[in-house]
Amino acid sequence: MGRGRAPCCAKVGLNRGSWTPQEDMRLIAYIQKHGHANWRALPKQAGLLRCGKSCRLRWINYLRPDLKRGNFTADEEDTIIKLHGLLGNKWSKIASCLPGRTDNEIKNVWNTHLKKRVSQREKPGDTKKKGKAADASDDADAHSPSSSASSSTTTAANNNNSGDTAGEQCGTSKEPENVDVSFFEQDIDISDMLVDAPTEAPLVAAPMPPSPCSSSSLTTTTCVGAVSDELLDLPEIDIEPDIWSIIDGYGGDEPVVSGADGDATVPCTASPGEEGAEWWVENLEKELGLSGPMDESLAHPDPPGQVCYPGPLTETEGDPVSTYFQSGPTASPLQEIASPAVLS
DNA sequence: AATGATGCCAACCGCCTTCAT
DNA sequence: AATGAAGGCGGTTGGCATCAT
Repeated sequence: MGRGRAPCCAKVGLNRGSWTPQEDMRLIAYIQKHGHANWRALPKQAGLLRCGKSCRLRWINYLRPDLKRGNFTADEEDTIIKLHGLLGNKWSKIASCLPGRTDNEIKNVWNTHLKKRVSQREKPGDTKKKGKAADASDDADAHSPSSSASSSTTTAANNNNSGDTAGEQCGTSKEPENVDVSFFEQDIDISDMLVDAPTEAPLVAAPMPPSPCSSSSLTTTTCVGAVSDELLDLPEIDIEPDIWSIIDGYGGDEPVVSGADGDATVPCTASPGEEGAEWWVENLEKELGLSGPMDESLAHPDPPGQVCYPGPLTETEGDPVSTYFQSGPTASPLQEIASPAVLS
């Protein structure tokens, strides 16, 4: 109470648009070391000219180590379709049932692929305009009152408070008429999907409906870090290219590892100071070469045309960050970004 | 080969909810 | 209980990539 309000995203002087590799590196380095207990303070402490929201989004949607990358599997797509039928555009809830996938990603997949697929299933005889025109019209549908599936769900989702239930949401919207109802009426025990929360551990004792699934795999794991008010004194870093594939490995081929609590294991889950966390941090620092010396002469600007960043990620090689560093294994953009001069 | 149309996706915006004081 | 800060969510948009003509 009573403090002057400082807008979350004071836009003055902040960077916008695509993230540069340097910014990514800085964000990763900071979060791996200190966690993200306070998004608003994070950019300042990490020396990023971004608003906290932007950092959060970037981390959640792109940089998190437990992100599963690559195309959606058929199973995942089916799951999305089913869950969308029940939940509507509750992307975060849907995402919580798909470890390693983000709400944004799911939303995009739905809007670009699945929506069409579902509507085609719904009306197989309906000759839609072919190709891109059809897609455009789909998009237009989403905004038109007489729209089909997506617009209905959109409306429903928009008008529903977050506390709604899946059933209610489906029931209150016109959505079912746009999706293959029978599809959803098969013996899918959606509750299993929605409540895959650990049986032994009550998910949350929060007043709000808990995230359908163990949500921390997608919602940010609050990493309690001893975050000072001062700018982070990032160490000079000499990163091995492989570290990014190692980090990626947390999501990797395997579905995100479920810990005892059923959550995706996020390295920074443990608070710094705990043994496990320390081990992790130390290990990571080693991998990152955080404790190693730096070769300043190897710092380099982005190789023109080489860094398509961000871009589609495939395993190790496709990882843009890896790619970025593979151009010069010992090159260290972090060196630049972590230098005190820049940090101040 | 050039140009325009469309697809895709990362990022932004604004609102809502929750938490802290 | 009231107020404000911060986080979270869903919708939308901008820009690049790809495809079709």
